[in-house]
Amino acid sequence: MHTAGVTLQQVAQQAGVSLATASRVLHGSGSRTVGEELRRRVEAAAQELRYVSNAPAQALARATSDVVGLIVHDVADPYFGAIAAGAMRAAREQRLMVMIAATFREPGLELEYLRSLRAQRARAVILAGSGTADADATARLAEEIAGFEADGGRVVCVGERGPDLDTVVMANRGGGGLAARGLWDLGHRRIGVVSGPAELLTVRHRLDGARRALRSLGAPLAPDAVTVGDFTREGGRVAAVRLLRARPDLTAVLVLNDVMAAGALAGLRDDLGLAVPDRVSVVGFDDVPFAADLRPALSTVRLPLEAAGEAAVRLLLEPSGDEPRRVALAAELVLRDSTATTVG
Amino acid sequence: MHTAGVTLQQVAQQAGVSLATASRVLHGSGSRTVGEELRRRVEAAAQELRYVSNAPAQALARATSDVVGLIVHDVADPYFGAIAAGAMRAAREQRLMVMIAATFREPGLELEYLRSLRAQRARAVILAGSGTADADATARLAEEIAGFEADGGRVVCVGERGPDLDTVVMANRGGGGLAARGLWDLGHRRIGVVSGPAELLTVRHRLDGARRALRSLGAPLAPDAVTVGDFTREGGRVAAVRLLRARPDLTAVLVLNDVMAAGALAGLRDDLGLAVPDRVSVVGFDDVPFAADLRPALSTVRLPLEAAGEAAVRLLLEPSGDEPRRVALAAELVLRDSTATTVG
DNA sequence: CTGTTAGCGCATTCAA
DNA sequence: TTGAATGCGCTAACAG
Repeated sequence: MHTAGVTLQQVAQQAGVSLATASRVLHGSGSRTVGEELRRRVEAAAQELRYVSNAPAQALARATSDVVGLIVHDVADPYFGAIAAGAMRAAREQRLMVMIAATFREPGLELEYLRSLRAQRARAVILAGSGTADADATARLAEEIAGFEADGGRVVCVGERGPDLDTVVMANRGGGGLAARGLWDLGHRRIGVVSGPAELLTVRHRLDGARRALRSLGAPLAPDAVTVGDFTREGGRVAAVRLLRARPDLTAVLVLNDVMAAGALAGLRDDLGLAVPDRVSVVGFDDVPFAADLRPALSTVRLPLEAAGEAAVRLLLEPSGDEPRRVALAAELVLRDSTATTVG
Repeated sequence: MHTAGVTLQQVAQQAGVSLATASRVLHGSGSRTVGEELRRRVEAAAQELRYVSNAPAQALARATSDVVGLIVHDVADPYFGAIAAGAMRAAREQRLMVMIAATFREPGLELEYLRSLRAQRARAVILAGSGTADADATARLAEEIAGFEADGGRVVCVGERGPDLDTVVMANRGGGGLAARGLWDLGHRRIGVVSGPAELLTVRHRLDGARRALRSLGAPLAPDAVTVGDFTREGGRVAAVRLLRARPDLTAVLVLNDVMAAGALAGLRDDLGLAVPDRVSVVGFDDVPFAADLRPALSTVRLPLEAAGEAAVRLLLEPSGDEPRRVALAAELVLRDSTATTVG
């Protein structure tokens, strides 16, 4: 394979210059330290021979590459799709290639892919999935990260993973609070939560934010007002139905991500026959693109997903300082049609 | 950067064996031609030193890599998200890394990324975006593809790009026909089409399929019953509104992708006040995940997106034969709530 | 400004 | 089965 490749050497020969000169012309970093004439000859030769540079060889010689890895749970999930889109847009401006790995939520895979990216000598890795509360997994990951950084690689997290990592944090707690207070302001006093898997830090923070807000409002979240489901549409449907069967008195429910909220909307309507927002108000989380197209249009906590992806790339380009860097991105409550006032 | 990396050489030394032996143990392709004792020693040394292999060096030495490129228009688009998810799942089984490049629909970028992937010595590239009817762009792309293949790389397309490329074709024409006939069977006789950009081959084929079906049914598509919009939600909204203002007599409209259909549904309802499906039936195309969550739930032509991604990866693993290979995937009409019978 | 030279880390002959 | 030697294509001193 890859036998017929034209080499820099051949280009140099054809142009009648040395290998070094050809390298300077074709890959030289801006500092144009090559004469006009030779430069032209090299470019002509490269053109004529259809030269394509060999990135692995460059990576080997330079001990660094133009690849950045992006590890997500699932590319088909709009949440990660948006983050990836932002990251790729920013990467393009820096002429970086993005290598995406999807763990499909298998915990071990994250580690495996990080290792793989490390083998690729990726310049940096963005960890976009939520961290988990599993201490063992976290420790092993931390070790791998340390190794990667020791080799000169950069690691940036989107979402909380640990205090000494550069990270882009979105206001999960803040967003949870925003949603709870929003519902409260609408008059709701019996509010429930459809949560995702408790190991996910993102979920914990969102729930925690809501919990605190409610407590400070004087209406602490009762244990049976919280139910847990898979972080999927189906998980949202099942959990929402379960919650409202157990607590039919609830007038509002906060669902901790939009994909689950889509399922919740379906479940409340089809399985339970409860009108949204007349009988129950629903608030989602993330504001993924399709949220506004659900009926009723989903009220939700908007997170700047694309911006987070961009910020992550920007962060990994800055030289890593002595202090871990953090970029905080705010959340915003978007009220659409799935929420209404209530008299209680 | 990447200075501290442990090398194979060091592992060999620590294990008291030669570089070659260490290489055979750690990277040898199955054929276990190394003695039990030495093997153990090498593995122990690698473990202890936390050795991570250097993929670029391997790529250079063996002149091939474990990277496959995937070029899409937009990762945030659920259509490509699904294809990417399928491809990544299949890639994982083969221990391949997927490098995704997003062109954001800029035509020139596709070429640039293909070139970049070629520079990476990617083992193969999957071209997932629709081809275009622009002869010049197509020719330049063909040239780049030929170069890539000449170097031993494999190229697989998802969607039609040319007769001599290995490709996974989804039934775009067939799906267009299915939709048209489905509407016809529901009693619709005045059917319109909201199309996407005419340069996209995918769009052409879908439209063509619908056109043919309608003609053979004895109700050829009138020129003013077809309108073109951007391949986005907003494009769908605007185009649908325009179409139904121009042809208020239409009782059904086929929208050539689901994202546009979401916009069309919104436009019909909010801008025009037309009830779907009572006044107008709407059929989308693709069956992306959120289609069933739109209200009314979108009737659409289902394409096996994930399967296409998987098929593409499988295709590029088979040795390329003398004849270009083609995998054909069928479409299926899914009737939900956005379509109804009509007497009109 | 340009050329010479010495590796980068690894796979792979070829001998032993 | 194992080891020594060679080169993959390129960059980065260094020397001129």
